[in-house]
Amino acid sequence: MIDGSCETFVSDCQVRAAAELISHAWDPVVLSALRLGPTRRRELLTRIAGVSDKVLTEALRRLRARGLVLKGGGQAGAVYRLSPLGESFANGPLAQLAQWAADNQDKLAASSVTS
Amino acid sequence: MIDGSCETFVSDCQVRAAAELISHAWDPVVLSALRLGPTRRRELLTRIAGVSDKVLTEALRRLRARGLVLKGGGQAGAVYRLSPLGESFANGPLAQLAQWAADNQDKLAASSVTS
DNA sequence: TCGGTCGCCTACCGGATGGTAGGAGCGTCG
DNA sequence: CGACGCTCCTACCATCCGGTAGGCGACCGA
Repeated sequence: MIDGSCETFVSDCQVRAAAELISHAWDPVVLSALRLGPTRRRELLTRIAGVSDKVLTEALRRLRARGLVLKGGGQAGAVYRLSPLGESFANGPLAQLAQWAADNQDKLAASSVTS
Repeated sequence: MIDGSCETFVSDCQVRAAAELISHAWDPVVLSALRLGPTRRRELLTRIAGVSDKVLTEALRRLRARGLVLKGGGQAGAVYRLSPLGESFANGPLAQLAQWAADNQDKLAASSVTS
């Protein structure tokens, strides 16, 4: 990913921008967890199985930097919630992506790579 | 990402499965490039700006292993094209993701992270 | 006041990912 | 036949991501 050159073909730039939104594997999981409503950080740690303290912190930082997640409360009772932008992403493309994965998960593992 | 435990909340598993589909940043770009029709490997290298030989090979291998991309031709004139599964992914969730990124790209970079 | 919990940060390490360079095998064209 | 192009593989290396461990300050209930 050298630069943002988009002269190659239509929508290349959009695809790359979209890819960057979710290239960090934990970000969509965190976003999905936040769809249930404003959540305290501690609650996220238990709700998202297998996530570590550091990874959650970094995911939240990234999502906040992109304006997808808002933070309320100070040091003690920090509460995270989706911004309007984050909601439109989580309920739109992300939900459809998850839906597609759910509908086609049986066809994915099959792979045979004949040739 | 320790294992596939899905007991935490609804659609967690789907979100993670979807995340794995696109966690490799180049895969969606390659898929998007293949939406234009069957393409020779050499053509992909020039069409996708900034991709290296090795990365394209690995992306194509992953996509083939998941059944999203099919390969025609042998050593010399290899031609890659989307499988029906790959088409349904590229024209569905992936296209919507790119569309969302295009619609909201002006709101994304703004970030301020006040608190 | 004193633990205990919580948010957040740092340092380190192993594995994965991506870039570069070089080469082997195969086909095509002069 | 010989040169060239294309596919694909193998190193090697830089960088990044995620996991673990430990620590600091803030808050809260006893």
